[in-house]
Amino acid sequence: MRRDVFQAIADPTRRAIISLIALQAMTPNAIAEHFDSTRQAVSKHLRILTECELVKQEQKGREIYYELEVGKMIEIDKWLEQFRKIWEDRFNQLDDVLLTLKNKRQ
Amino acid sequence: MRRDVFQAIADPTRRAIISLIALQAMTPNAIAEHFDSTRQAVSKHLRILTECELVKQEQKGREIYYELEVGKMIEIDKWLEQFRKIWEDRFNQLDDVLLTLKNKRQ
DNA sequence: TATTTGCGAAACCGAAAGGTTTCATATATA
DNA sequence: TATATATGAAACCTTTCGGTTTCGCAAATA
Repeated sequence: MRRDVFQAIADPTRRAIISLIALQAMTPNAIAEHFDSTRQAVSKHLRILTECELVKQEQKGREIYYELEVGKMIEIDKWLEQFRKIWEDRFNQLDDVLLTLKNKRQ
Repeated sequence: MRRDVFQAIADPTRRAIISLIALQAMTPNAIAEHFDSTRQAVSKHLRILTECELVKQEQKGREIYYELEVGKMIEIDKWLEQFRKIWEDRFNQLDDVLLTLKNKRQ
């Protein structure tokens, strides 16, 4: 069973859960109220999010609060890094072109 | 059939393809040489990437060069924005704590 | 203590994913 | 023109996904 951050954020419900608990830790029941699907379905999503460490649990009596591990999101950011370079290079190249044009004009 | 950037980058092979053609546009055959699976499998991935506009085609005779639409990656970056705020706030809070400690010491 | 509440786990189901093999088609090339 | 090459599409198969219903268990509460 593959279980990484990219697969975790592929599902729109899971992305919504992530955004939701980013604001404050919540119990499965509280989270489920925001969606059409059952608590158990949400529970499954939470299991997946937990497995790839995007979320951590905090037990309080019989309630379990799920909290976002925001640091884990950096993994996605890291992967984007390689492309960020490209799209910045693209701007730099544009700058070069503009500069060349300017110099030629002189 | 859901087809968005997040679903597209969920598959590790697709991520590898993206990284590969980020360097230079390539034909399906050339891409497939980098993987164990068949050309047809790669072709399917390319179709998915094309559908969500992460990739564009450029026909040259009977060859088709696939090129990364690097700008589309910004969508992921945008989604990350909300969390970037949180993890920066966290650093700021840490700064506040350190500042308070420093002031108390004086 | 009996009952309610909050939760995860298991069994099940239809749909989608990712792969392969086979085929059709268009463009090079001998 | 006949053949080789580059490619996408279709049919098919197995595994995974996302959901539900049913169940069991522990903690709160009447």
